[in-house]
Amino acid sequence: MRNCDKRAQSKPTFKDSPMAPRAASKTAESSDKVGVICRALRRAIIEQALEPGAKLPEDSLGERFGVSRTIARHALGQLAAEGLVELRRNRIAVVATPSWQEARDAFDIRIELERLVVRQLAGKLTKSQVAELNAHVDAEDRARDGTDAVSIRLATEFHILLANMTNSPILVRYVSEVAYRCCLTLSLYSRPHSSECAINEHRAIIAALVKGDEAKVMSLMHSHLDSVANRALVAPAPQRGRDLLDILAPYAEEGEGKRVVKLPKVVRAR
Amino acid sequence: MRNCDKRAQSKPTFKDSPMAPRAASKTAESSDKVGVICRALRRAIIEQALEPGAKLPEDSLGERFGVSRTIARHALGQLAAEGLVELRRNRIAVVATPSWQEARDAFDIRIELERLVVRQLAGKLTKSQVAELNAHVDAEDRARDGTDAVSIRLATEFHILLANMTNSPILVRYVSEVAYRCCLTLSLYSRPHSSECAINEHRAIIAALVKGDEAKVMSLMHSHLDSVANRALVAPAPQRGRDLLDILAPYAEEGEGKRVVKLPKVVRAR
DNA sequence: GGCCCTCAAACTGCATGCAATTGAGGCGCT
DNA sequence: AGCGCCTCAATTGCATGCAGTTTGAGGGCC
Repeated sequence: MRNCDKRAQSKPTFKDSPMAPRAASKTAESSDKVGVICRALRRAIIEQALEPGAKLPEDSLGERFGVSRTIARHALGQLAAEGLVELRRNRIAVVATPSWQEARDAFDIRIELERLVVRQLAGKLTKSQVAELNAHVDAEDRARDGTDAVSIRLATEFHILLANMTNSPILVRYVSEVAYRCCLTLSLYSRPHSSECAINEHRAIIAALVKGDEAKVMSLMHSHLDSVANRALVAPAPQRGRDLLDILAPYAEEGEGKRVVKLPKVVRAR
Repeated sequence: MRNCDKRAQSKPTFKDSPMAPRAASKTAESSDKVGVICRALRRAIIEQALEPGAKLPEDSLGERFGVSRTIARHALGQLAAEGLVELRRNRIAVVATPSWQEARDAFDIRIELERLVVRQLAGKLTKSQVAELNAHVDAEDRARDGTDAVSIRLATEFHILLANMTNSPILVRYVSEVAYRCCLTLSLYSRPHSSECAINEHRAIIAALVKGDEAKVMSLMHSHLDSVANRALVAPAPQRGRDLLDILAPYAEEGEGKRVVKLPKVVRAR
């Protein structure tokens, strides 16, 4: 029961990532302790050390990070606001388990946001920024031999790195959030880890950005994300050992096969 | 010094708004107490009872809402995550004061998100949904005689109501957040309250939605939001009595009139 | 008169303690 | 053996208390 926290931190890579400065400038988490926990948990989730549904008891967290429950609780609140964690009253917090439809929605939003990113960036990158991007993709390349976890994280961080270059804190925040959510999704629905997020597509995007072709880079980004989504979300088949009640939920109701009409929250809340 | 909280709640309209059910289904705030505070403060901010820069001391808040600082603090954390509140370590929290550039960025994002909303909704609204929308716009109409505060709130809530109809929690969340931020912005930069958010444009959007013309409704929404933004953000002229240090900031630096290159955080953080 | 220094009040950061809720195992009953 | 009830450990919800930091106001000094 209190196993999850161990994996949360003691796992592998816990030193600063190239992304670290980003998070530091963010919203509420600059308060240090809370921020540390948030970043660690995000990282653990993104690297799939923490699977969807994993329990996150406040005191285990606090103990693990050397803070009181109060702080751990606050951190969980932040992560819940980002949609990475589910908080049910009087119940242990768990890593969020987005439904298939939510996953699809997240990708739709992500596509729009990231199109905005590259639109703003097209032709406006400095030399050092281009170098930074290339270095990152090189790192992705190198990580192909390593664990999937690192690959996934690097792929996601590429997109966040891009967003960062817009210098728009709001855009950075939303892109990061939605990217994390998509990551979470991937770990739920794309078992064989089909992706690697297509390193070549990343390179193509950089090239188009440098060239300054707005339309081109927007469509590249669009199809890139679309293919990532499709590789993962081909069919709404969330058959995964856990939480069989969720699996059964669709069969409890009969009608409404429509796309927009999602099954009412009630069913899942049961 | 402890005046802000009084206005936060004792002011006017504190009963449930037609939006209330939305917020209840949201992220972490279902924990009741925290949620109540968040909603109240959001409301106060959106109705400009709380101006940007207004102080929000934890204990005043707690006292006012009959909870301990712990809870007030948690609520502030949530609002900070949404960008409505600024949290500086060891300092009193204040209502956020977005820079002109941030405001512009927020509107850009909002445009994309709301285009997505109407794209998903075009031609798919049920009769009762259309009725609900019309009723809301009627309410906006009626509120023209009332205070600006209510008009602004209703105008914003129209957009949130639309987002709600997509049944995509993520989209709802982002649209709400960014709409609130834009509202905040409006209260900063558009003094004479030039807008009313164009009730007729709202009607036009509903009509196009019913007709199901995707392209049309997307462009309508785009120009609608664009005009709202432009009415407010014509010039980066944040001359407002408060915080004259912020006003002086641009004059402290000489160069960099570029658009993407924003003045580094340092200047404002001073 | 203006400036700086000092100090106390105000406020935040955080831990801890207590009450309430949950859910899981154990016990008895059938 | 199966079923349900009951009790208790685990856990959350929340308030309070203490320590450290910021603020701003008064007083002394130039």
